[in-house]
Amino acid sequence: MGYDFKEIEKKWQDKWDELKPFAAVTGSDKPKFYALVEFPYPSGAGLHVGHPRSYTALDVIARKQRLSGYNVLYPMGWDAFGLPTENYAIKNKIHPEIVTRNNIARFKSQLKSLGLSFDWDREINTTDPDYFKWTQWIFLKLFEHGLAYKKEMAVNFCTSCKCVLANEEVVGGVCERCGSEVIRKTKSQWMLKITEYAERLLSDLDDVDYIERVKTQQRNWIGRSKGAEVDFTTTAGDTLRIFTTRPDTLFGATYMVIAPEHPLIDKWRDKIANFDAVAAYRDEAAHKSDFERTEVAKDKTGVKLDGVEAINPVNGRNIPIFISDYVLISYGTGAIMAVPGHDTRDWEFAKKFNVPIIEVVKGGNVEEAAFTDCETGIMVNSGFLDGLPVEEAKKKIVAWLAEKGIGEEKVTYKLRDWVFSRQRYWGEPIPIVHCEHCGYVPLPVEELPLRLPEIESYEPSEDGSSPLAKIDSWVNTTCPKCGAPAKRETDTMPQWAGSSWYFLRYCDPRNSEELASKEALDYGTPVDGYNGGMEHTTLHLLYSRFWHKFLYDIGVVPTKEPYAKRTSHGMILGEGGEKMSKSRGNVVNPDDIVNEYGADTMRLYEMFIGDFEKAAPWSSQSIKGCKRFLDRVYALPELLAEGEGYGKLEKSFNRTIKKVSEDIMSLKANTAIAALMELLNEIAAEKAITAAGLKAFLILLNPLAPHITEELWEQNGFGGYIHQQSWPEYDESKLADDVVEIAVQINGKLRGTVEIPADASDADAIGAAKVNGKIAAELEGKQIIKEIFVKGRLVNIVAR
RNA sequence: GCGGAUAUGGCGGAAUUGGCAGACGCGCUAGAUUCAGGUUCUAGUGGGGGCAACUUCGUGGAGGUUCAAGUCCUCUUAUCCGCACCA
Repeated sequence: MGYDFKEIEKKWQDKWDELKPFAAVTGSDKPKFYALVEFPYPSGAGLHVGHPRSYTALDVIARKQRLSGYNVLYPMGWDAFGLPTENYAIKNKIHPEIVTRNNIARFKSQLKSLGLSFDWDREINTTDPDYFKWTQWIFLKLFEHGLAYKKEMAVNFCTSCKCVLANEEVVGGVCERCGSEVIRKTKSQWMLKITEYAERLLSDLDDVDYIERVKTQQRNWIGRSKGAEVDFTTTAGDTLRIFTTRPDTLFGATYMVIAPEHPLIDKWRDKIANFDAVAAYRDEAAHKSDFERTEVAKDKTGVKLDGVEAINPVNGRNIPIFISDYVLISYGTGAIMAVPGHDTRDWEFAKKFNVPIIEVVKGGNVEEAAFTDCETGIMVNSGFLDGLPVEEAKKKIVAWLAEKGIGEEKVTYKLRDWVFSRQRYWGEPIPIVHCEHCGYVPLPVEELPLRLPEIESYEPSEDGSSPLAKIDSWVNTTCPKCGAPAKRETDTMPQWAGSSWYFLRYCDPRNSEELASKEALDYGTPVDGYNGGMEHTTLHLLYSRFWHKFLYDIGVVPTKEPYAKRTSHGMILGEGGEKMSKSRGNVVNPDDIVNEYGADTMRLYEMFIGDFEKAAPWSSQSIKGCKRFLDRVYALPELLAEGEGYGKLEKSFNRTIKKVSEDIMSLKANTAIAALMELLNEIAAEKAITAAGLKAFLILLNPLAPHITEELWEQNGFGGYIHQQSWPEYDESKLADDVVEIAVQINGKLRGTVEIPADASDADAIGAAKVNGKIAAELEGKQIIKEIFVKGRLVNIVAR
């Protein structure tokens, strides 16, 4: 057996190209459904088998929704700016634009070979000036609203890419992309104030349908902590402000710690007797990369400031001040009050530096270990807080601080502002001009897009500035405001920029007046189903939610949140269960699979491979089962027989329609396929299928295996195309059996089965069970204690 | 260290959410077709016992709740992922 999938798939892919049946209709009066998958970075390696898992899953939904009467938008595009292309360009002396074009061509033909129903008329590309014009426009709007600013700051600098990285791009102390060492460097950077949106990014998660682990990761990343800021006076006269989540333990604060970068250190230079030691420690900390700084986490280090002490406001006691790199300048106020009795880090430090430890919450043994349980516990050694439970003590001390004017309740976040500059060529130029008289001046909107200049070499310079800085003719310009000579910003935007709003552009991709028209956005947004990898949960997802909220605030988009629903697929692993990688040599190329088995088999297998959300190993054996199934489907018309409706399989068809409809929408195509396989087995056993049955079967299978079903539809002369048909409906009344087989248990153990009418009463069912020969024998001479009947399931008789 | 998830046959995985564990597929065994291999078809396939009807054990491990536990609770082990001195 077997069918000529090569010919059939080519035929239908050409047909779809010609007829464009999957184009979303502008101005349709049908209800809309917006299905979205993360657009790929068109790398030189071509499509990976992981890509189609996500794309097929949403393609199945998109096709099913079209058949169910929706005007479906299922678009695709290219997130094409970025380092690998640029590095390839540097190495091979080819313009990144050409590299990008070639890679896109390859990706596109690969995607087409899978029969994905993308609306190719809406294809977008982040490197297209007509697209990035609007990325730049959004940046100017952010700038106009004070959300983009320039800041001199220590940044992560990749020694190999010669490039500044966002915190999120540093993984385990090394560059996320190339794995090289990351050091700290001070540079003037464009920043975006995502922190201004922290609270909304957190609380609005309640209104969206994201899978729980995505929400959890976003919450952790935003990292909201409620506590208080408290002012400590010092013997130097200056006030030292700290942040704490445990203001209730203020009486237990026996020392202070400030970050090595804290500005007061320099101010106190003359008062610190051991300034040399302090400065040495500070230099040491500055030279450590973030990685080293966190790597030595176990052993606490620090230097005590001689000559300056702080005064604990609750009891007037003088307490020492240390500098230590376990306190981070970037979080809170860069200074803490240390309560060794009730904080593990403070406890370790106090033990090492012989600082007194005071117990202020009862319940542990602070000489043995810090007692950190803050839920329960009663305050001790804490003056006016004594005897209060922790929660009440917090309220009381905050009120006391407020009254004295030396502190207040405060919420802080781990989330930091977004470092938005890259010293690279292949990115969107930042449309800002620096004028000596006017400062940073935005380019007038009419001058957008600001294109990249043609250059000879794409290498960043050794000092870490962008290759654009070398192009004098581009850099030197005039100030849009005063006309004086001025210089262009030479940094470009990070790759995250173009992907932060792309889903909006799909609604109206060729608009040259706006990023998308109001009507298009009103109709198209929000995205109804967005699927992507877990690796984008904290970066892309958060950044695009931030931009969307900003665009909502300035009246550009109609919804607060961009994505109504977010799901995430598991990785496809190599045959042995490890990650697929070139170095392991276990990479499966989708082209090979399509060649050997066909796109429909490939699609079916990727959907059948397992739980969509979990990682699953590829199996070159298992895929054969999917091919066999399609071969059997291809032979199905041989069984065509006369008959009304679904013939003898009325019930099975109705059940399968229900199951497949539900499973597809909840991304459980694996069990939908299993249901179709079961139905096929039943048809085969019956050796007959009615015309209506064949039609329904093909439509149910169509979203999963579109080519073969189009072909069979046509071959059997069912009229029109299968993609024009309506999704079959099931009849609720035909789902249930008249007679059901239920289990009979005695003392919870299965002892037999009995057939009873589906609507049998308790008494009838139990009666039927008892007269069953085997059951009766078992019950012989026993006393019945309890009888349980679960409708349609079982009877359980408890007997002794 | 903190947070999250997962654990079911030889393998990938199902299980209406507390109700007949192992659907569906792979693999394997036997038979048929074939010169042979492949394909296809038929039957079987969690472990132990039995010729058999049947019986007993069984969802990482140990307890518990319940008429009934893969599913709920407590403890525990292993693996994966995320964050990592966040005061």
